[in-house]
Amino acid sequence: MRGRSDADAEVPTTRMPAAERRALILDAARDLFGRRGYHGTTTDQIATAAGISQPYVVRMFGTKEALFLEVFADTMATLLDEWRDAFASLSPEESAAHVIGERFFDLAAKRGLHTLLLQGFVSGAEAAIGTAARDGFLEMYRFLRDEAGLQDEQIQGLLGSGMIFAVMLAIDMSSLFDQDADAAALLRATFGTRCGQVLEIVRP
Amino acid sequence: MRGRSDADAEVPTTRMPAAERRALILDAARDLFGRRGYHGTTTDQIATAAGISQPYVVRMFGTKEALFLEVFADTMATLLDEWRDAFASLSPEESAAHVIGERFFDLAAKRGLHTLLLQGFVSGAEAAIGTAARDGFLEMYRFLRDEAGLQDEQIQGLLGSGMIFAVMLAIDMSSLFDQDADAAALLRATFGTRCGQVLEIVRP
DNA sequence: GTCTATACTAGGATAGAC
DNA sequence: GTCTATCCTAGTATAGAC
Repeated sequence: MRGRSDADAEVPTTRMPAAERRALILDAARDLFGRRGYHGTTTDQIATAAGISQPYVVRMFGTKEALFLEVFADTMATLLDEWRDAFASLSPEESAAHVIGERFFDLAAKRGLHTLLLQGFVSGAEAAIGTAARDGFLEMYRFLRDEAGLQDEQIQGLLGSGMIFAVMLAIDMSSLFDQDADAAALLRATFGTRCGQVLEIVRP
Repeated sequence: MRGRSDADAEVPTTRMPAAERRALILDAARDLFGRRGYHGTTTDQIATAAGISQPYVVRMFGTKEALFLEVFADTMATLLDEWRDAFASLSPEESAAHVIGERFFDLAAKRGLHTLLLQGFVSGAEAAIGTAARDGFLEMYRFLRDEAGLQDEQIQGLLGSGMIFAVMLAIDMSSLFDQDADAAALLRATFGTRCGQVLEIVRP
């Protein structure tokens, strides 16, 4: 036993380096913004999730909007990194479109990624977010077209199933999986062979 | 000339039958909710757009949520009606999937339809909206599968391009059409042969 | 690095008049 | 059928202490 009582062990408010705290906030923010959207999420919810006080969140990022923009940029960067990685480690007998699509689904493990991007897209009415959303979408498009060398049809297919995937997560269709046969069929069609895995990740 | 001064002509606050006013509010709400989302839209903005006072909006629908739910149900019903109509008037040499897809794009004329539905989908964290969103999505799926007799692949294709379409509207990608060649290419790929038409509708 | 206290505004909803 | 006045809560942001 050291000098402090063991109650200290789980005291939530621990001091930590700014960078680490920042990452914690960004994580919480991605999850919450992803679920409730930009306007539907409060800085206080994020603060609580990150284990700090509301003013400190604002202090670190300036404004809620700035925080959202950082989360969005961050998340888009993660997606593109993953895609680049998937494409780079492509074996000759695999199709680029397929591998990129699979990697997109795998990212369900990164909670909130898909829905956060979607929330960014539908918050385009906020001027700054709109700009980021258009830029981000164009980045995805350019990657698929120029770096991965896909045809427009493949791109549409990829983006399309990605969007459906994100919407399924956003509306929590998985919650109906074993109560509604149509929902199950739809989920199987959307998630494909990955259905089992995705359900496990999504329904804790 | 009748008894009243001609200034009356454009007085915004005219008495009108409840049903008519209701329709006016629903229209304004669809447009605004579609652009700014459920949380991002105020009952006051809707009231102003509909030419009445904020309390009266609440009076008519009870709560903002009830209003949103009504708009969502309404909009989903419109879509399904249009799809049924398109499918019913299908000529033998046309593909059902194609005609249904085209009808979906044509609905751009009904301002806010696509984005409103999308906003409903991403607001699934609100319990009541989530339920409506899942139900609505399943209705679409059942129509396409059971009534229109489409295969899962066709359904995914249709829903996918529909989602991309909606996202393009939500992020206002059209605003970059003649400033950014990539944006233009992306829009052409998304809107297909309808590109010109859609742009005219979307950019006033 | 992080908190408490607090200022201030926005926004949904209610009461009651006309 | 529609308004004005108003209540009340929630939520972002700031000031300043520790």
